[in-house]
Amino acid sequence: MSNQLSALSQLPRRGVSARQVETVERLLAAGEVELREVGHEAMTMRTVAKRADVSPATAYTYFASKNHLFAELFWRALVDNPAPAAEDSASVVAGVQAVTRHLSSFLAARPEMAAAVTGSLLSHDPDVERLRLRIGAEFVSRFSAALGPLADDAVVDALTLAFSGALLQAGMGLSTYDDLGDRLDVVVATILEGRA
Amino acid sequence: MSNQLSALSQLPRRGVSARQVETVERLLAAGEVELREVGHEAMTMRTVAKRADVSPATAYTYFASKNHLFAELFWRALVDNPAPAAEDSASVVAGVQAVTRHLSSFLAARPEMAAAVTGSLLSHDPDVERLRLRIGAEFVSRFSAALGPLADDAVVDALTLAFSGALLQAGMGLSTYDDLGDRLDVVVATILEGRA
DNA sequence: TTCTAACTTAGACACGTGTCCAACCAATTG
DNA sequence: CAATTGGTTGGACACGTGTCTAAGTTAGAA
Repeated sequence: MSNQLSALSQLPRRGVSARQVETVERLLAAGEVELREVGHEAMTMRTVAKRADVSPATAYTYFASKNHLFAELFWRALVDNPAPAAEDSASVVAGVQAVTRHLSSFLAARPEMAAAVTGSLLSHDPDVERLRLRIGAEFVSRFSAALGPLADDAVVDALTLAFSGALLQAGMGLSTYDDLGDRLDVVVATILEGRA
Repeated sequence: MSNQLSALSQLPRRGVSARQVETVERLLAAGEVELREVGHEAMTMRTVAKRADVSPATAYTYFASKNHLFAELFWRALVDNPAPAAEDSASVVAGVQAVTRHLSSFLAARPEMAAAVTGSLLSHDPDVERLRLRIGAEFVSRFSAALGPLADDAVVDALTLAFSGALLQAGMGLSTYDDLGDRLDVVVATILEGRA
């Protein structure tokens, strides 16, 4: 597990040929479709490779594991969907809620991917590790930005934990991804109460 | 996956012979040891069965999956470690913190089991499902009890999500299980601020 | 056009999960 | 003591993961 190049994701990368980029792109696209169509339970690396018209061996050249592929897919989707601008919100609370709402509907729009990544982030693969850190940092940064000068460590931490918890609970099926928005609105208000 | 008796865990159960109980107990004990000694990555159902002096086939008679075994193990450990009595705390905040501290050290005392269960709770096995609901309810009930009359839905929800998030983050390795106690103290205080 | 370095591939492998079933004990029960 | 019932077992099976290697391909350089 994990030793190939696989430093994708900061893709303009020395030593990666156009052909390789093409291959990786095809794999990612295939993974996304597969995830949507058959779900992460049924999807296999072999299926993805086939859909991308690539051999399984090649797929494993670029992705150290299924979890790595999931994480990469999620990371890309996440950066493709940046948070709404903080200035557009009437209050700090509303701004943070805009972030959680945005993330919630982001997840709700791709429940299979969300479920897949939640599990995969628990993997101890070094390739997953890197992405996990980036993803975590991205959440923190969105909350910090929305909080602006109010971005107290404790508050950011509380929000991050609550959001992680929401992700976990939805992954477990205790909440639907669609319910996350409303639920987090209340939680955000509760956490920020008397502060904004 | 999943169709056997396996309604363990409410064990005084009609139709389960003493011999079966003995078998299950041995499997659970073996699972606990195995988890502690080799970790959930390396542990296999076969190893557990061997350690319990039972055939793999028998192990699968009582546990529908590895995840089911993990969940059952965690559930039992959890109920064996009830929350500290609410009356022993000076304030509501302190009471809730006592609960999170207690849970944190509970997890820290068995990090491998904690990591294992976090992953396994994401499984869609019906056998896991039941345990997941029970475990979730147990957390909620501990927080509600500590909050007493202050047990507002939003607050309980915020606490539960934050705790789930802590579990997830520790499972990911973003936090150590040992850090959870301190981290949650701050988060609890933040959530309850101006309320207690 | 031919050489060469980079990329891809088939296919086999070791290993874990979870399923199945016929054979096989072991304790009752008659 | 002999049936019968209920629990256990070996062993094979289908399937997925991830690894490896020797043999293709493909482009671009000479």
